[in-house]
Amino acid sequence: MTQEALREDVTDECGHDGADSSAPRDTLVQIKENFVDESTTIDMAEMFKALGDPTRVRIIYALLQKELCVHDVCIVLDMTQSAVSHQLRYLRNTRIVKRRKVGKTVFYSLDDRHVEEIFAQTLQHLKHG
Amino acid sequence: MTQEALREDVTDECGHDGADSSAPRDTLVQIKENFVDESTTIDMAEMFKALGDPTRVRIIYALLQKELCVHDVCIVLDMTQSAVSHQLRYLRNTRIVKRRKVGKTVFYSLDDRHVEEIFAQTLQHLKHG
DNA sequence: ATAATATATGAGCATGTGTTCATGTGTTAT
DNA sequence: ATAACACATGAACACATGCTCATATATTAT
Repeated sequence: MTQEALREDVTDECGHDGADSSAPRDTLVQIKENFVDESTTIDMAEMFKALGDPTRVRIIYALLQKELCVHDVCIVLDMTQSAVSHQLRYLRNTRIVKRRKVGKTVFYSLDDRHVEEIFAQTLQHLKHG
Repeated sequence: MTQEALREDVTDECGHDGADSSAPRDTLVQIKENFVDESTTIDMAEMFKALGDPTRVRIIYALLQKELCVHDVCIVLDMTQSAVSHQLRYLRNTRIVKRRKVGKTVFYSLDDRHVEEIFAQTLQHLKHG
């Protein structure tokens, strides 16, 4: 995040004269430049989207307690094997869970220590509200 | 999050004795009961869903740096006023941002200190991957 | 070999989401 | 009063999402 003075031009696509913007133009430009790169922004949104479903939240809560095979997740959540498998694939593609195969059963567990922290922070947010 | 001692029968992991699940039944029941209540699960998912969109992530990044009026958010994100207003309402309903009215302009800012922490954690998750 | 078990996956469908467009509401200026 | 400005919002549309159903793959048992 560079903090230098930037004098780039801001396109006034809004058709306004620019005087009605409450913050000075340079400030807005700087806010724009302080963004993380766009790919990271998209990655963050995809990460949150992966956590943004009740079924997946419940799966993560279960796996926070113990590594589980697919069948056991089905029992804990009381859902069909297909539905659970689809969601586990989603979480796997997002690198939130990992799998370990033993014979014909596949065990799933959390792939990231940060998820627990994120959950804790979010619970605090909900309490405060 | 309570990490109760889940001591149960010795795990006959992948013990495919022709029975249903690999983990003992009582363990699964306990995992089920250790869940936060369902309404909280849903609230968490809704919170993450609110963060799970690139536009809303960018809005939050902007507001992390400075309180902004709607028009300025439009400039920073290069989006229409309607699209921005819709997303701001979404974030307001989720208690992620709050507004402050001054004359005819409305200033938005983050309503929660935890959001910054959640973002930091998520960024770390993405780096590690 | 066949059968049984455990998981994965593509197709289809109902529902949800994010944007645009048009319009509404509230405030300030003339 | 009228006009301009800043923001909010409902409708509509294209697209995404989460489930079910049927089926495929992989491993183990007989």
